[in-house]
Amino acid sequence: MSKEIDAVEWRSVCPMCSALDVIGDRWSLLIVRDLLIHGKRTYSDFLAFPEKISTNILASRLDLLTRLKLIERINPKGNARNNAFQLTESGKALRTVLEGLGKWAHTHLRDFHGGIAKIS
Amino acid sequence: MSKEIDAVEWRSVCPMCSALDVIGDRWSLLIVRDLLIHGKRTYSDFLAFPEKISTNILASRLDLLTRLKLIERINPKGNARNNAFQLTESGKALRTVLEGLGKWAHTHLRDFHGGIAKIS
DNA sequence: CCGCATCCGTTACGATACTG
DNA sequence: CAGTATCGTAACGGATGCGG
Repeated sequence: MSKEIDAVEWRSVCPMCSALDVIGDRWSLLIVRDLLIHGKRTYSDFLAFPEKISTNILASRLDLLTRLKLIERINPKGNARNNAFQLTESGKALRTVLEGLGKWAHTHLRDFHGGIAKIS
Repeated sequence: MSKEIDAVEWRSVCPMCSALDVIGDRWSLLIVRDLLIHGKRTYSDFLAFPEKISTNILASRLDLLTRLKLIERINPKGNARNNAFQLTESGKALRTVLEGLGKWAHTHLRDFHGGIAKIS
């Protein structure tokens, strides 16, 4: 049976809010982060996150990010096995935002976080 | 009975991930957005969001953001009534991130969003 | 094995009613 | 006005199954 996942529901016309409608969750940007660092990643690469994403969440995020064209399969027609994902131009455009977030956390979350690491 | 809200649970030592542990949800950054624009806002100002945040979510976010020192009450010892919030330095430091997010959405989410508006 | 989908218990969210 | 209590719903998270 074909999976039918609903479209994103936009809460308002504010672009910032629309960004949060899409990537305002705890996992989507971590997937983008990994792709920014490594260029391409497979399903099992993502599963090896130190943050331990579960399989159903990963699958749904990959699907959503694909439909929004932030990521894409490297070999769209190929077999799913060992097929990797990479960022589209839209996904790559998140680099400065992600870097800004990381720097912000590194500077301003220090006092609340015992073992915060260097910026990766 | 006194409200006891747990601390943030940090998934990893990655700063970017820690940022998402804190503001990786659909509402926190919208509160920051409003404070960046208006300087200070009351509880009812936030409730007037076009995105329609509900009262319990708003209260819990304001509490969390306060404990993380991203926002603070203007008159900490005063009565709650008509008491407004403003950003701390940590909160203000999110401006560039927020602006980046807005620009990104405006550019890359156009095709998926019927009525996306100008950058506010 | 790898890439998911499914089941299921738990947690977060969201709408609404209510209190000081 | 500024929250809190309640409760139904949706999302999450872990375990497991299953096709290729």
